[in-house]
Amino acid sequence: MSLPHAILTALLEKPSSGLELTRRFDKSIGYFWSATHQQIYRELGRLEGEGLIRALPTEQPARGQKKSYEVLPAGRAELARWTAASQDPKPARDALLLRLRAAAVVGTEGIAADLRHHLALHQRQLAEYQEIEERDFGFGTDSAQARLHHLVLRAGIDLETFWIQWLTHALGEFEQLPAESG
Amino acid sequence: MSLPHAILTALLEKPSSGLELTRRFDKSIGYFWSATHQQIYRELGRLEGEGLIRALPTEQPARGQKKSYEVLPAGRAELARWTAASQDPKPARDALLLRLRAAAVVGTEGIAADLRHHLALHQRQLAEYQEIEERDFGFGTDSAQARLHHLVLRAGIDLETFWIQWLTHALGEFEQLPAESG
DNA sequence: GTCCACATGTAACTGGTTACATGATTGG
DNA sequence: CCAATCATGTAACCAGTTACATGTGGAC
Repeated sequence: MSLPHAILTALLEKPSSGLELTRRFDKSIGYFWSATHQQIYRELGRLEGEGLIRALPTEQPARGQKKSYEVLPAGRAELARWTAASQDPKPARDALLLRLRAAAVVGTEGIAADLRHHLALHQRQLAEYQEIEERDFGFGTDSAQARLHHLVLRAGIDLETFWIQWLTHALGEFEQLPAESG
Repeated sequence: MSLPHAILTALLEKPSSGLELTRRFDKSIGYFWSATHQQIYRELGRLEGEGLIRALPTEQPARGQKKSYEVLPAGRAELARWTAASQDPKPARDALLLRLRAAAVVGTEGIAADLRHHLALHQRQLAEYQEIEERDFGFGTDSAQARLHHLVLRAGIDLETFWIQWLTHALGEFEQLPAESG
């Protein structure tokens, strides 16, 4: 049950319409909790129904008309409750590692090319994170908020760095492997 | 669509019953693709219906009676097709990082305790991986299969190491933070 | 004979994905 | 007026989760 809380967080940071939220979920919050516009509109409807957010009354509500939302006190309380509550980590699911395991049985054809593809994606993502770090945290950051945001960004940077290292290592191993290994 | 392929891989490694698969998904394959017994039974039924696996005829099929499956040629072909096909990585979803972001808005109460909890879990998982590495790959490994398995295990080890480092760093930051930062 | 562990399932629900529908606004 | 873009939505589907049901076989 994380999407509603991701939306509450985003709306507290800045009241927005559905499409604006969608764009922000394509970066920033979306870096570690992605969502499509369909999910977001559905969830906005639910949150409004539960009285956790409300549509800003300034705009007329109609299809094709922009509709912005803000968080109500009950919404902030719910987010605080969720944030403070302990949660067990979700079991991991990584299709690439699964494919390597499958490749050990049915052969490694096609895998190396995809490792290179993933490597390129992770390198691009890392570059994007580093740009953000330089722009937003290049000077000494002191506010508690900035520190927390920097901490999250650091996780992203280190995670991408891990993948780049591992993929590079894996590609090295593949060069030593016989062409077909099923 | 990874679960059926995870099951095909597991069954090719060793023909098994539903419960045996469930146990193997609690470790090994389950380290990077978890599944419950309900999912597994449902998927075994589908795979059998599609002619990709079949029940071993040695046991009578009844509720409460063990029923083992093996992969048919069509199943192996499907797994090979899936393994060779390029796939885009799934968008990331990490509730803990999302909570940190929320904590920047509504306060950090309860978070430090959970970071310590996660740290303990990751340390335990790392120890488990390292034990496996010593047991299965301590000596020089040369078969292509062993190398691929080792590669996957390495990803697990490095990933846990990353989390332990980041969580340790995060806890250090928290000690410097004011008690309430919302 | 009763309890427990083993083993296989069913049903209902929730969250995420894919495909499509509808209306408003703006530039040519 | 037409196409493109902005913006909000609906519907159907699929995968994963949670709760529960049913039957077997062995230990006591």
